[in-house]
Amino acid sequence: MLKVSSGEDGYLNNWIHTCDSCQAAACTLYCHTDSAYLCHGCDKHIHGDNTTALSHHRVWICDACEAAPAAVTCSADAASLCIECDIQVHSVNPLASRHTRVPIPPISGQICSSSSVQQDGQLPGTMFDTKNEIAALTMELNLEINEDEMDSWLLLEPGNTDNQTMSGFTYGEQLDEYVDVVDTCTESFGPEQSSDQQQLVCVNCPEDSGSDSVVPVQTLRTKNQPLQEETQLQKQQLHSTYFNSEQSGSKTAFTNYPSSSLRVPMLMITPAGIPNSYTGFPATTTTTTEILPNPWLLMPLQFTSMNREEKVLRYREKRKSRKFEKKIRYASRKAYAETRPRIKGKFARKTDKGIEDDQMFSKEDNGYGVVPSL
DNA sequence: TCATGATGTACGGCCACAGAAATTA
DNA sequence: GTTAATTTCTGTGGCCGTACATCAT
Repeated sequence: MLKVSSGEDGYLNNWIHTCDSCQAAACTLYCHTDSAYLCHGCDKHIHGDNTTALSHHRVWICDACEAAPAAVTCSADAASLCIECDIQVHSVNPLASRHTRVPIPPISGQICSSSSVQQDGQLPGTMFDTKNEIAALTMELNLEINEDEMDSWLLLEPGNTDNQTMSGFTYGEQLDEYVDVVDTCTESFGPEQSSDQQQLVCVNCPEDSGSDSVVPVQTLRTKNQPLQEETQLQKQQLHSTYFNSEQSGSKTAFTNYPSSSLRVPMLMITPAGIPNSYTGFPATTTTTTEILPNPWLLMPLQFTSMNREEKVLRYREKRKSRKFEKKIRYASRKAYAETRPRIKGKFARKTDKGIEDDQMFSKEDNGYGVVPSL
C-alpha cells in the first residue's frame, strides 16, 4: 500500500509504505518472507509470537525513499539508506562520498527495545536493537576517524573514560588500526585507482575459488565504460555483498554472534566509498571470527536508552550547525595569494615591476608587511 | 510522455610562492 | 645534544573547463 507523504523539509516527497498489517502506521521494516511492509508494533506482534516467525528475513526501510530495504547506515546523514539511495546520495559530491557507511545487518529475532536487558554471559554487543544504534555507533566511529570534524561532531563526553574505553580497547587504538587498513587498501591499488572514489572494492568469495578466504575484488572502470554501466555494476556488487551472500549461502564474511542469530557483515564502507574488507589478514582464513580481529565491532554496545537518545540528539544538533565554509589556516598565505599576480586566475610569476613594488612597499611599511599567521 | 537543446550551477584542477616542517651537516 | 643550512611540503585565490541539473520547446 502506498500513500503520498511530504517530508517536513520538503526534501522527501516520496511515496512511502504504510504498514500492510494495521494499514495505519508508517512501516519501518520489510519482511521478505511475508513480502509485507510492517510497522514496529505489527512486527512485534507477528514475529514475536513464535520461533518460526522470528526467523523471517526482515530488513529496515530506507530513510530516503522509504520504500526499498535499507542496506547501509550513514553516520553523517543519520540515515539508513537502500543501495540506490546510498549511491545517489553519496555520489553527489566528494564530501558526501566520504561519509562512513556501515552495512545494516538483517533483522533477526525479535526487535529489542532500546533498554534491552543484557542476558547473563552474553555479549551485549550483539544487541543492535535499533538501526539508530547502529547509526550512533557508525557516527562515533566517524568522529574518531575524521579528526577535523571531531570538534563539531564529538559526542563523547570529554574526560569520560567510560566512553573512550570499551571492553579494554580504546577507540584510538581501534581506529588507528582501522585507518591503517584503509591506507593499506588505498595504497595497494595505486594512485590511479585510489583517486577514483567511484570505484568499489567488494568483499566477494567466488564460489569457484574453492576457498573460504575473503578476497577483495577490485572493479576497474575502463575508459569507454559508460558511467551508467558502472553504477549498475556497483549496485549489483553492493547487493551481492549485502544480501545475496546470506541468501545464497555464499561465504561472504559474516559474524555469527553467539547470543543471537544476528549476523553482521564483516566489511565496512570506507569514507572513499570502498567497502573495507580488512585486507591484510591471511587469505587462508576460514572462520569469520578470525577474519576480523578488530575488537570494536565485537565490543559491547552498552548504550543505555538515555545515552543513545542523547548522543543522537546531540549529533543531529551538531549536524545542523555544521559548516562547510573554507577555513583559512594561514592568513599570511591568504594575503599573499590575494596580492599575487594572476593570469586567467592562475598564479603567475612576479614581474620585475612587481618585485620592485614589493621592495618599495617593504621599505615604506617596514615591519607591517607580514600578516601574522593564525 | 519523451527527446532535445539552452541555460544555470557546482566543483576540481591549475598556477607561483611564502612559510612551515623535515632533513642533513 | 644543539644549531644552522638545506630541502621538501603545504596552503592560498581566481579563472576555466567539465559534468550535471533544470527548464523550455
